[in-house]
Amino acid sequence: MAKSLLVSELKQTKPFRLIEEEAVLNVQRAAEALRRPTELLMKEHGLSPSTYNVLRILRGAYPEGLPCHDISERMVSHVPDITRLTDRLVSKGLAERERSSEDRRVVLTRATAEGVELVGSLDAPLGETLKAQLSHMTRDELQTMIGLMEKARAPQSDQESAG
Amino acid sequence: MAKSLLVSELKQTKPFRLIEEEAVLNVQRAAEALRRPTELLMKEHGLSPSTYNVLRILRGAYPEGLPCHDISERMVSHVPDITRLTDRLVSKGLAERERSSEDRRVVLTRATAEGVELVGSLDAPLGETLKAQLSHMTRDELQTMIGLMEKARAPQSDQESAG
DNA sequence: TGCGTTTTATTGTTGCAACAAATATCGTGT
DNA sequence: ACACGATATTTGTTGCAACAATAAAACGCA
Repeated sequence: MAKSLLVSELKQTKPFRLIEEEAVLNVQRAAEALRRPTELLMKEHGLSPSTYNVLRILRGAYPEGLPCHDISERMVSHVPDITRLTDRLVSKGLAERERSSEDRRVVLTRATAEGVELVGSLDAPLGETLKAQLSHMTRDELQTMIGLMEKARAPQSDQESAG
Repeated sequence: MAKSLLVSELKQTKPFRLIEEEAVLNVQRAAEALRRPTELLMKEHGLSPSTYNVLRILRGAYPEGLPCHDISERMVSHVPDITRLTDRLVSKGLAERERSSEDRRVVLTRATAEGVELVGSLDAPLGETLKAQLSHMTRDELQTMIGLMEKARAPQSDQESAG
């Protein structure tokens, strides 16, 4: 078996003692590498990965709005501070807020037409970026990758109760 | 084929249009899930993932020190600001700095005995955490996972030149 | 020796993320 | 109506990350 890529990249003199460690670090590195190009694309349009994610979620509900809690649930990366995230969208005119009349505790955040348009204009370039990024991998490989990633994170809830 | 886990988790009503997107998001989510337990462990000892990573790199060179640039190269996640990262270690007494006599531009950062001891004390619990976290996966699956992650990030350099 | 270029590290600034505490509203039972 | 606990959001604070600008030293070369 060839020497692991990570071991060379990190200039380690010895292989990993635990394959689990090598696996986790590889996922971290891949996540970072895969995130970068998308992040740059978003940045060109004044969005961070988180704000883009929120805006996209809001498009899904458009023209209705969503409470903070629902937005939080749908985020790819869990962030506990939806208020300030949507603040930034509101200040850019990409979203607007309104207190619900049924339950005055909840605040509905709704994309503006401008917000929907912006996120729409990113669909195509984002798709191109993603496809180009993984163009060297077969459909089977991607499918396997997805399956393994799902499995890797699936039992996290067990972890909690065992701690 | 069963409905994708991510689609349910994100409460999406439609499947992903691009398998590449589903793959990238799954890697992001897995990375986050896998990072969490380790992060908590480090935090209990006053370390962030980054400062732990630096300390571990310094242990690899112990009792010698390393220049910032070398530390940066060996980091799992690339951070451009080694100075303030090592600052925190120095202020905790886990590392110390000294200007090189050969090249007075470079600053060697070296772990202290205390630093080496701390990182050593984390080896066992970290290993246990990692093993428990992935205990439901076979060695073959982990090996496949490693291979796919390496492949997924390998051609990132092509991306750059094509941009 | 002196000049310009490159390398190495540090600092300034800004913005974001994490966590905890506080505020407002709702539903329920009395 | 009132008190209580639960829920939804906001705010305060602290620390970290990203990026650009600066400073210091080395190197090459006339």
